[in-house]
Amino acid sequence: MHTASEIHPTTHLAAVMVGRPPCYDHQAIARPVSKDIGVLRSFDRDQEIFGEGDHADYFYKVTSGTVRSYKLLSDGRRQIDAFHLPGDTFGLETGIEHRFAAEAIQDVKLRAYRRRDLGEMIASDPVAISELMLAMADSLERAQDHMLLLGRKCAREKIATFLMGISDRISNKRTFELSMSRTDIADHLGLTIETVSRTLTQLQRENVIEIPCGRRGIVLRNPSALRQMDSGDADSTETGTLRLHA
Amino acid sequence: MHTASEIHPTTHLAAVMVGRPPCYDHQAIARPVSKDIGVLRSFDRDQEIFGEGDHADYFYKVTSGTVRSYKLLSDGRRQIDAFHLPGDTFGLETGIEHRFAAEAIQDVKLRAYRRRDLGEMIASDPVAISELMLAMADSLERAQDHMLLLGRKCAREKIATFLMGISDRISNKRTFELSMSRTDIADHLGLTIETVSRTLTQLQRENVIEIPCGRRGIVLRNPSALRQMDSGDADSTETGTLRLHA
DNA sequence: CGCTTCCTTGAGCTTTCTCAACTGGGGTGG
DNA sequence: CCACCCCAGTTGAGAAAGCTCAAGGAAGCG
Repeated sequence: MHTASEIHPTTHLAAVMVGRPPCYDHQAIARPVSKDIGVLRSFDRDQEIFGEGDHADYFYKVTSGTVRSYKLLSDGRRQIDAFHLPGDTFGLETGIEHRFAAEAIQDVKLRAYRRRDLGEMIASDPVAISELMLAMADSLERAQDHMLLLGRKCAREKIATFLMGISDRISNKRTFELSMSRTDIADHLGLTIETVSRTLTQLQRENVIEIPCGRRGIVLRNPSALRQMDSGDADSTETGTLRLHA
Repeated sequence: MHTASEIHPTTHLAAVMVGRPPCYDHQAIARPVSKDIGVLRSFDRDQEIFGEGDHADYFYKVTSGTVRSYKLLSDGRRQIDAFHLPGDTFGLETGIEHRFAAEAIQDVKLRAYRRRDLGEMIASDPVAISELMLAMADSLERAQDHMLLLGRKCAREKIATFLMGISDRISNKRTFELSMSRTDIADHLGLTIETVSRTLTQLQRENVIEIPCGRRGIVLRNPSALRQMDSGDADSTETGTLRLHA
């Protein structure tokens, strides 16, 4: 139906790369990539979606639930690169193999896209490719922010940043549920489970957060205190703006 | 119904995303992106190329020298995301502003590409866009590996990984020069300068490396010991660390 | 030369980790 | 319906890795 000559497949991509976001809502939850070439798949809690080194035939978009993607060291130490929430795309590779593993944290529904259909998708749907570029750029942006966290923030700041980030992503309410365990949080933030637990308890004692009985819930009692203690980007805090804006 | 069978701008891109590397040498040092739309620019040691928050009008490809890109916290703590060596592309953004800063570590020559020429480049040179995709994917891959390092490796392992990585990238000889200071290394690995220094000294005492008088030089006396102590990826232990594409 | 900058080394300290015990909610089966 | 268990999380005490502060040394440079 789309005539490739009318809407050039690269037009959108060019727009994205040049910084003019195309006029669609790329944040729409669970919006299928392209024309629903994707196949719906379900995974149970703790089920592996793909392993490190697996042939990267598919990439995925989360419909519901939460996915963790991670790398391991030979002795079992784990680093969770990212949590993927509904609407997030993950598993995109340029190589043959997946360079990290992915597992369902909760029961998860995904849309799986066959990578070798990508050529077709690109030709038939100019939006698809820019969406993929944005997904990739988004991963990169998150990774860069996370490197700052891992390399240079203390436990308190890591937890604060994490809580604010999750809060921003899953709701804008002050109350929400963490879909991941303390162990997952620890492996994401480069801490131990004990340090995560102690830090959360400490924040609760200071009335910054509240952890209701269920232990997976979080109530932000003092979000601005949290935001302050994540000691943000030199650039994004008005107080610390020393950079020259050309 | 195929449209034109002339080289379609997205053909290469599709190939890349599907994992079939196009048949050009994208690692060629200082190979200009596209048809030399890029402008040669020089920067002195420690000169800023762009700052965090600057308008992202250009992206760059290193011709000679080394570039550091980094983020800051408001109190001055710094995390160096990556060192960019000749042949590396950096500064690609989908947003309006650069989300990190970049500085020349040594005297540096770059080719600067105006972002708004990208549409033209894509149309005129089908290789350009896949090259950019690969550059982006490469950044992401490095970032993911680096998160594992920052979050889960001890000082020794960090230094070992770093030395092997640099060695692989700049030469395959056992002797090479580090273009960056101890402070830069520390801010890249999430350590202090003292810990970097002590760890290097320790490795020298163990005859794993040698640090000639100039202090910027490195001789790998026992590379396999180094490789072993970087306690690699659970997955790539056998194969060693080889880039996946190409 | 004398100076500055970068690097090294040492001593003591802090944060986070490790190891271990304990708690409490949710499920299970008697 | 209750006793029990199991798991995830919490808490504590001691250990260790890495940090801070401070001083000393070597290279590069005018």
